Amino acid sequence: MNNSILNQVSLNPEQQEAVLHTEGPLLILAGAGSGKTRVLTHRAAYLIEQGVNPWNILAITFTNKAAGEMRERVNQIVGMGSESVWVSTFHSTCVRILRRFIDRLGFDTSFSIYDTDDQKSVMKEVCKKLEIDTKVIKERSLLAAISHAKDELISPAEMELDAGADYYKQRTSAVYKEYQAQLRRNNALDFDDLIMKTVELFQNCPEVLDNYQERFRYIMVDEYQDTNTAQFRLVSLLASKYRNLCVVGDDDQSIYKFRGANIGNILNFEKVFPDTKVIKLEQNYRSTGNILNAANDVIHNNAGRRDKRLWTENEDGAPVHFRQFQNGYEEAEYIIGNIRSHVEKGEAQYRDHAILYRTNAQSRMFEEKLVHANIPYKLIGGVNFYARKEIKDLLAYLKTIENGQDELAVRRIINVPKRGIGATTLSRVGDYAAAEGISFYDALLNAEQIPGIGRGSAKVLPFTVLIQTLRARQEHGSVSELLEAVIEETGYVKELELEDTEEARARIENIDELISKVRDYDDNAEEPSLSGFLEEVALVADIDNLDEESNHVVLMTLHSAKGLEFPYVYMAGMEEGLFPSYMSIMADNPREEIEEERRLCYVGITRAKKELTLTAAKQRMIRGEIQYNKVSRFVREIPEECLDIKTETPGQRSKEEWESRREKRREAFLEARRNLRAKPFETSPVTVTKADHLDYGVGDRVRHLRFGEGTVLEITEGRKDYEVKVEFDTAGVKKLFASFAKLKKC
DNA sequence: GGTTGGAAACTTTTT
DNA sequence: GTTTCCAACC
Repeated sequence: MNNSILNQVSLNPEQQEAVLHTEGPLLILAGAGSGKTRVLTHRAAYLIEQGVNPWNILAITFTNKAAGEMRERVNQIVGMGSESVWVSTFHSTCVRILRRFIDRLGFDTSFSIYDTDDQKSVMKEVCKKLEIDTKVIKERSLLAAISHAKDELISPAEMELDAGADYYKQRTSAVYKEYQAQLRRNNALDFDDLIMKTVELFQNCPEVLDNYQERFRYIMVDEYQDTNTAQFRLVSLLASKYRNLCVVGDDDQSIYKFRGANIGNILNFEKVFPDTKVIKLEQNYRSTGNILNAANDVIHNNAGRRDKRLWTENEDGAPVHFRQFQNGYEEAEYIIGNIRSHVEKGEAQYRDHAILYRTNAQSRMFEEKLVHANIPYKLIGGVNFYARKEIKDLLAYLKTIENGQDELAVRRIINVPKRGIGATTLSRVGDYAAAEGISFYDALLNAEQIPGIGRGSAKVLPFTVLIQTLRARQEHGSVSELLEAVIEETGYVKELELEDTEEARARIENIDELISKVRDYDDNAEEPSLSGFLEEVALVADIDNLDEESNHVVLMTLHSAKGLEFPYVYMAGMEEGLFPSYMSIMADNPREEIEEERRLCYVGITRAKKELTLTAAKQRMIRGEIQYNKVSRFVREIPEECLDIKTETPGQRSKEEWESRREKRREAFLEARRNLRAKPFETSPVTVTKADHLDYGVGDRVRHLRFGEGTVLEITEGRKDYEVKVEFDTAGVKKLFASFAKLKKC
């Protein structure tokens, strides 16, 4: 074992033990900052070193970002063969499996994936059909009930059985049943279905399960504390043959109960797998002593947890700061000023700072101040790029081309741009489709035969012709060519250009952004395909776009911050009613809910490496109303000896001054949002940075992260970027954008 | 069939 | 304070 991977790196005894324990179930209880990713990646490397085929290793994470990072690190340590290790999220893994085998469950393999908006639209239909007054029972709560059922692998039939005589439950199960029927008709799955259907597939088709059990002989699951029952079942099924299941988690960082995470999965792991080896990683390498003490003392107030206490060899560092302000405005001003002074003094860069808050709504004030101070920032969360109207419209065209059964997509675009097709025509078509037992789109193809449609059929024809033409085009050609054809043929952008408003221009810029995303996909995906692109789009989270390289302050919710670390962390809005949230205090089971909030607080505190600042405001505007909040209980749970407390005195300002500031703030915010709209992935300088020169030329040998080595055939200088044509030794000839491809001369 | 203005609802967190 | 929805108009 002399040349072993183990001798090349320094791992502490527990970490080493975890790496070495390759056979049988393994539970790693990894405290915050204890180097769990390091353990996982080295474990993968060690497995391969021991002769395990990389192809037989599966590593599951929760976000694409985490998967990407793990992939990169495994590549670094392992080198050859590392690309066959399957590193992916739960959802992507399931999609890949379902794309191959879902026909066995009666779906078509070109199924669509519905996002929250789509789910809502379906639910609206369902409620209309079942005559449910959505003012009495909200779509949202029905969807929540269904989602929860799916997390627990409860089918509509089971829910119905369980309902007994309870009218409300009966109603819910009827809605669930109809909702599933509609999804089925659209050949669509929602997020939760992705997991549940895969479990169903494995349970119904032993040969498919066996296939994947053979493939994934070694399984690792990251952030195990956040798995729900369905995900647990999925993993158990896969691991049941070889039993080489390694899960890593921290019960103190379980913050997704609302999304169905079952903390029992981690607390009872040893009961389900009796011969489990348990390893605790309690040494923290991330934070200062003071920060760690604060975290330890806060979390100690929770009752339902495995006992542990993180320790560190790091210095105590600065005390944790607590600042209370008159209002949210002064709070933001202080934080931004603090960040600026760090940067001006040369102590840190913008990207070393993160502002964390409980709710997305709190981001606004910080955005205003950051724009005003001309500080680059990146906002994570809020409205997803792919949820914007213009993007959803164009994607609906692509979905229609890919999956003609997706009625939601067809309905969305049939009259966009305007084709004079209205509600009457649509409902006739819908009736006809139902009567004939065919899909909505197939009914459109037979428009002239539909009774009572009149002139409508003439208006439908150009639409179906368009789709058929585009479908024919899809057969050969890239996804970007297809998207450009859609834009061209529909005149979507042309129409926006004619509008000539600020908003329309922003939309066009978003569409440009979409085009470059598609090109990037065409260039970098292993096997680019329309369904592959749609899937990537459906499964991205905003956090996946956080790029550590670019230099900006990061704004996000405490939830999004899990798994990240920053030298300077600000936790804003440390107030009773905000954090812990009003909802948790008022819940039926406040103790449990507040414990979850406390875990969230623990996650926030442990993100900080060097300095942690907590802030609160005495009065805060919430939904247009001023609230007066007490300081959060979590602040008081931090030991005094590592806390430095200051209450800022209110600044003396006249009423007029406030009024004029208000105006300025409004303007600043509107501008910020314009910028955000224009460049959804980066608020500051530019989206694509065209290098002023490339350090390779035609004929040079270059290396690409995924495609390996190759020879440069051609370099074309474009408006925004260089386009490089490379002949790869193994992957063939590819056209790549220089800024995306990050080619290295070798 | 499309546009517009005013009322209602909304905020906990997300793959 | 902001977004979404729907009714009344064109």
